[in-house]
Amino acid sequence: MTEKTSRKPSPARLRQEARILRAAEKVFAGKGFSGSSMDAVAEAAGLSKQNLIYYFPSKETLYHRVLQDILDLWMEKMAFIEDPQAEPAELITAYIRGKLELSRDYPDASRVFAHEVINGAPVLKNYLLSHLKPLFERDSARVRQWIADGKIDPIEPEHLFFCIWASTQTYADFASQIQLLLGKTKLEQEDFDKAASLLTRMVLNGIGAK
Amino acid sequence: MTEKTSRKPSPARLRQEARILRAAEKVFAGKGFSGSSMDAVAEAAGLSKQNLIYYFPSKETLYHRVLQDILDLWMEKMAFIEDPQAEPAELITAYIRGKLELSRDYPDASRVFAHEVINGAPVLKNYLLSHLKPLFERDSARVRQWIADGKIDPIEPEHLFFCIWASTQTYADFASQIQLLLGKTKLEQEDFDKAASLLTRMVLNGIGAK
DNA sequence: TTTAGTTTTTACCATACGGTAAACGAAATT
DNA sequence: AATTTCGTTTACCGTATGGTAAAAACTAAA
Repeated sequence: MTEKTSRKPSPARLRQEARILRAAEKVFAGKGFSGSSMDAVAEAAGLSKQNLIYYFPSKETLYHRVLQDILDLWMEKMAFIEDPQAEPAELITAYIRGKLELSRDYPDASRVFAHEVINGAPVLKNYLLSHLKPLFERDSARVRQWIADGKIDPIEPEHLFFCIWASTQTYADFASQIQLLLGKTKLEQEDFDKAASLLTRMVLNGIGAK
Repeated sequence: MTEKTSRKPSPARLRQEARILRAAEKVFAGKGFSGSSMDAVAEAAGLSKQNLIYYFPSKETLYHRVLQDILDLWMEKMAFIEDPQAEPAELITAYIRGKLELSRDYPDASRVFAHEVINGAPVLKNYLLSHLKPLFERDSARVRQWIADGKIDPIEPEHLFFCIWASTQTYADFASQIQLLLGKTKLEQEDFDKAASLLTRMVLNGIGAK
């Protein structure tokens, strides 16, 4: 039963697709889905638009693939590590560090995500509902348990997450503003260290942990 | 010396322009400059594209006016109130509340600003350098003075601002995600109160104020 | 009522866009 | 060597886009 479709993608093809996806991520990161053109992606990837269309038959397809790759990275770091033993302070410290590393290493991914959410998450909505929300509620419940156990002060877990997400992602999404105000051409490890230090300190003191 | 150009805009015209600017803000908030079309703005404002062009002769013109109106709102709340007497705790409390009110009352303005900054602030760059940076450095210096005076713990003032900005603006820019996760169709006053409470607590405890 | 000025509509236009069709060349399978 | 598959280029198409030109409709002062 030999099929005509989808035999086996050659390594060369996979490499080319990966190159295109990287280029597309960069383009979508700048102007979002509607603001980006296939021509722009093609140029960034170093091939013709028609050739790009050979690899990704439509802009929607391309965008969905970019988003999918981003989410694979993202979702993991959006949720706490599954370690029932871990104490609040260490868990949160690692969480903040992980999110900041994501902003440092994948700023374009963060910006594509930001574009999506800013205009109402038209594509991601269902995914966020089915995948992110359960994690979010599980982690919120865990924080509430900490409160019940007297390990931290009574605070609103949900808003704690919003604050941490915003403060860590801003180093990717708003990097241009931050660079401008710090007078730097790019953010350095030192900046991320300072951010981690301040944020961790604020959160831990704010919730009365440790 | 009667001139042919720019006599006096009639009240009706000013009203129409204001309506267009509101509509444009909403459209730009969703998809940014490149992703928005004049047709979309026209439809949102309830007139024809050609008629829209009569009021704003180009998309650039329109975008610049929208940004200008936003900045008039924005810059004020980005900086501390000019009160040399005020103690750190009360100043920061008021600052956070003010920024959150901005997110609550002008979410679209915040989102237009976010789009701009995410793709590198191509239009705003110079303005931010000449207007925001001085305020930012003045306020940072003031926080350093608090540290020198032993009023708060030694922290990095710059990153403190980044954290507050991100955490407050997220309630406008990422409202769709927050709503989704909270299971609400829109954010209510209660949510902003909780955000203000948690954020203020975290910042004040984090910097060791009061 | 005329007239000058202001809006709105109608008719276009060049370019950019996403996408199709097919020809063509390069590999690889037989 | 012949043939199939894969990759790339060339040519093209309908629509959307930002914008122009000018006629037509409306408004208000003389």
